Amino acid sequence: MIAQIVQPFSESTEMYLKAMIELSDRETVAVGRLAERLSVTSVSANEMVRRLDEQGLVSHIPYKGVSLTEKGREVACDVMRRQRLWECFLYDHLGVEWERLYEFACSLEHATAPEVTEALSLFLGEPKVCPHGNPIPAADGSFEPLNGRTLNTVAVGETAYVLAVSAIATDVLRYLHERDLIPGREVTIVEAAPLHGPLTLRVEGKEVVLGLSLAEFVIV
Amino acid sequence: MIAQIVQPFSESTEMYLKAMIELSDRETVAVGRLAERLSVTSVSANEMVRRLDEQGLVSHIPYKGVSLTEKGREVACDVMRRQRLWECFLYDHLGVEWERLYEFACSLEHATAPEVTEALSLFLGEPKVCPHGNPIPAADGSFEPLNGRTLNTVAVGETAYVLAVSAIATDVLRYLHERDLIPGREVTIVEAAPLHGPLTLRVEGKEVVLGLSLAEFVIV
DNA sequence: TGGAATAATAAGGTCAGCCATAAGATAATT
DNA sequence: AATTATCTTATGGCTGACCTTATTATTCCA
Repeated sequence: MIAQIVQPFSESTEMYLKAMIELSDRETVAVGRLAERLSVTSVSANEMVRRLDEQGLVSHIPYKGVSLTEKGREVACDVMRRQRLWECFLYDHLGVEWERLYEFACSLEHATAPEVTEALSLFLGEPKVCPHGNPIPAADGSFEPLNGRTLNTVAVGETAYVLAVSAIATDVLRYLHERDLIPGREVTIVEAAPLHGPLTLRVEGKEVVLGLSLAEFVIV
Repeated sequence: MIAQIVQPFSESTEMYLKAMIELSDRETVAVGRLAERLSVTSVSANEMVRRLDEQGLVSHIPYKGVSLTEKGREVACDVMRRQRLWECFLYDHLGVEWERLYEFACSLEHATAPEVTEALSLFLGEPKVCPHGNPIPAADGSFEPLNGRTLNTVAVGETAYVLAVSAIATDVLRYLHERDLIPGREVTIVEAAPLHGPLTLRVEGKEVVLGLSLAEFVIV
């Protein structure tokens, strides 16, 4: 590492911790899920989890899953804060496409010193949510996840408002964006196909068919 | 590397190329200077230079020095562009201290996708110089270094205007900043101590004594 | 021209973070 | 209780970018 600022935690460490808090706050995560999310083999994820455990950032109970320690959760919140602040900046000021915010902000987050994070937050007017609707942890580390439910749990006939989109992959975000499934939209469940088939929705006056696994990314 | 965007060149590669263009544009650099600048041993620098040569980014003639190839210069300009644009943003919008711009921008530069770079440039109003007075390469790669001379070459009695400061170390920048040796200032050489002793300057009505090696960082 | 300084190469080592393959342990399902 | 799926551990390997120590080559200058 030749750059001037040496972060206390490596990019990998930050990514693992952030993935954990994204996958399930304050709960246990299967190492397999983590591996999937980070596109590494489960052997690699196990290795890394061991290292994180040794550093006191996570606690791994074999065959039961991993969870963040207090320290780990703090770091994860901090990473998430940086990421979502950058998303706000990229969206509101640079006009970056909604679906590419995550990928761009993700690189920047690991290169951001605390001084810069706080100055950025002030510049942005201390926003509380990112453009995807997800809450931004506060500077003191306090963070309460959105309490909503996923679109696939809404009953036929019901109407709900999109609070946030929890997807991170650009193609998934683009797909949802194209169908107007973005924060603030009103959605009515028109039909649910049998056998866990896709949902038919009414969004912004249009009918949209959405697979259940995609509906899981939409928080209402 | 687990982050989403994979840069075509590693952070190290970018740092070496940037260091080369900073040390001497279009000229040959001794590998030793490069090692010094990057705080690595000369053995490591030699290794890295070999790798860069194999990739066609530099051309190394043993015992003569290294120089950037066309390709290498393009990458170096691009890195420098990103860096200086971030410096503008950090200074003008986030209010980051003048002397810490380099260190903070340096981390960000390696995490910045081309789309973000160009959007940032537009946001900033396509600035041509960074807060330290150094020119920002254009998007098409064109870049002409400042043509000025260093303060230590100015004769006693002469007056000059500071164009830029080429230092990168935070403590050096702070030292110069404290003495008002920043772009735009008028400087008069009052006295040059014999035997390559320090210069006495008049800056903003104050008398300032400055060692020759520090004066080399000031472009007028 | 001979020595000092500088540059380059060789050899071997470290570390993080990934990989594959294979074997063993536990959990879940039937 | 057995099978299957998932987890975990073991072993060995790789790469990039650094390190030290030691040797050899070249350049420069007096």
